[in-house]
Amino acid sequence: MTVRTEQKERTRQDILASANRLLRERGIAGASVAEVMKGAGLTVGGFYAHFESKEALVAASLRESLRELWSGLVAAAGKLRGVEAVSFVVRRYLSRSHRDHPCEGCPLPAVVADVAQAGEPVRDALALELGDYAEALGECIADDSPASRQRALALIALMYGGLSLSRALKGTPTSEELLKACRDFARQAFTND
Amino acid sequence: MTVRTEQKERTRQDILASANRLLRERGIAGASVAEVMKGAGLTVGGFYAHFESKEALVAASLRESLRELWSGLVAAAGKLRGVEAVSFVVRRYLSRSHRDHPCEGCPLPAVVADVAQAGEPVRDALALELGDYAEALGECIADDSPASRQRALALIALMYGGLSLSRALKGTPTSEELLKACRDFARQAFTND
DNA sequence: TGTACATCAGTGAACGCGCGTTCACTGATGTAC
DNA sequence: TGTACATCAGTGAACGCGCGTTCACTGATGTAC
Repeated sequence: MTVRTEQKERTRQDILASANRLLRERGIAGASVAEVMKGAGLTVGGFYAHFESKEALVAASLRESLRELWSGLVAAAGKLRGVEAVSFVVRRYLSRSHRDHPCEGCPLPAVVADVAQAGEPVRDALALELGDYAEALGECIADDSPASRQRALALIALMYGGLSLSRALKGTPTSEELLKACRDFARQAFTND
Repeated sequence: MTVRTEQKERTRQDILASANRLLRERGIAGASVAEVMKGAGLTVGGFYAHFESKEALVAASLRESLRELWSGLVAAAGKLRGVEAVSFVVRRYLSRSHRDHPCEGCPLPAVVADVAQAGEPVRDALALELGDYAEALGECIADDSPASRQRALALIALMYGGLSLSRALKGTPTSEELLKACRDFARQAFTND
C-alpha cells in the first residue's frame, strides 16, 4: 500500500462521510455532487476519480449509513428482548432528538421516496440493507418465531413513517403527538405476545 | 359569471387535476410546472394567471388530494368500527394495487420528504389536512376514547411508511412481505381493545 | 543515492440540460355607446 | 343591434440558475535505471 493509495482511500472515506451527512439532511436530489465534495474539503472535478457516478455514491452511502444505523440500534438494545427491546428501540428512534438532527440519524426519511424513482444500484442497496435490518431487529424484538422478521418490517415502517411525518410537521403540536402515538402503538402491538 | 370567468375556473381545475396526478407520481421536485401544464393541455406561460407560484400550486394540490383520499377512505369504510374498520382501511391502503398506481392514490409517499424542506404554505397544508384525516379516521376506527386520534395518527404513520417502503422495494419479495406485515401489525395493535 | 520520466489525485472552468419565472404578443371575450 | 376599444387567458421564447459530468491542466508521488 503506497502513500498515494492510502491517501486516496482516506479521501474516499471523507467523500462518503460528507455524502452520508448531506443525504440524510437533504435527500438525494438535495445533495449535489459539488456540495458533497465541498463538505469533504475538495472541489467538484475530483469526484469521478472515486465514484463512477452520483448514483454509485448514493448507493454506497445508503448501504453504509443504513448499516451503521441499525447495527448501532441493535447493539444499544443489548440483551433486551420482546416488549422491552421494542420500547427501547422505539424510544430512541421516535425521539425529539432524532427528529431534530436528521444528519446524524436514519437515512430512510430523506431517501425512500427518491429511491422509488432511482436506478437499480440504489434500489438494490436499500433492499439488501433493509432485509438485514429486519433480520437483526427481528432477532432482537421477538423470540425466533417465523413471524419475527415480518413484525420487524412492520415496526420499521411504523418508525420510519412516524419520524418522517413528525419532521414534516415540525413546529406544530401534531409533530410531538405523532412521536408519542407511534411509540405507544408499537408497544401495544407487542404487548399481545 | 361570465363565460370568461367560467372558462378560467375550468382551466384552473384542469391544472390542479394534472398537478394531483403528477405530484403523486413524481413528487414535488419531479413534477415541473411545464409538465403539469402539458398534462392540462396548456403551455408553461399561462400558469401564472392561475397560481402565484409553484409552491402555491403544490399547497393547493396537497390539500385537495389528501382530502379526497381520506374522505374516500372513511366513506368506503361506512359503518364499520373498531378492528373491522382497521382491517378494511388497511386492506385498501396497503394493497398491491395502491402500491402499483401512485397517481390515483395517497400523495404522502411522494411528498412528505420534500415537505420537510418546503415553505410554510406547503407545510401548513399538510398539517391541516393530516389533522382532519386523523380526526376522521379516529372516529372510524375506535369509540370516542380520547386516544382515538392518537391511534389514528399512528395508523397513518404505519400505512404511509409501509406503502412508501413497499414502493421503494417494488420488484423484490420484501415489497409484498411489507404490505402483509403492516396489515397484520395494525390488526394486532387494535385487537387488544 | 540521484536523476529523468510516468502516473494520477485533485483543480477549476466549461458543457448541455431542465428548472421556475418573466414578458411581449395574440386573439377571443367583455364593455361602452 | 352594431361598432370601436379594453381586457386578459393563453402562447412560446427568453432569462438566470444549479445540476451532473467532462476535460485540459498541475504538481506531488511513484518508478526505472
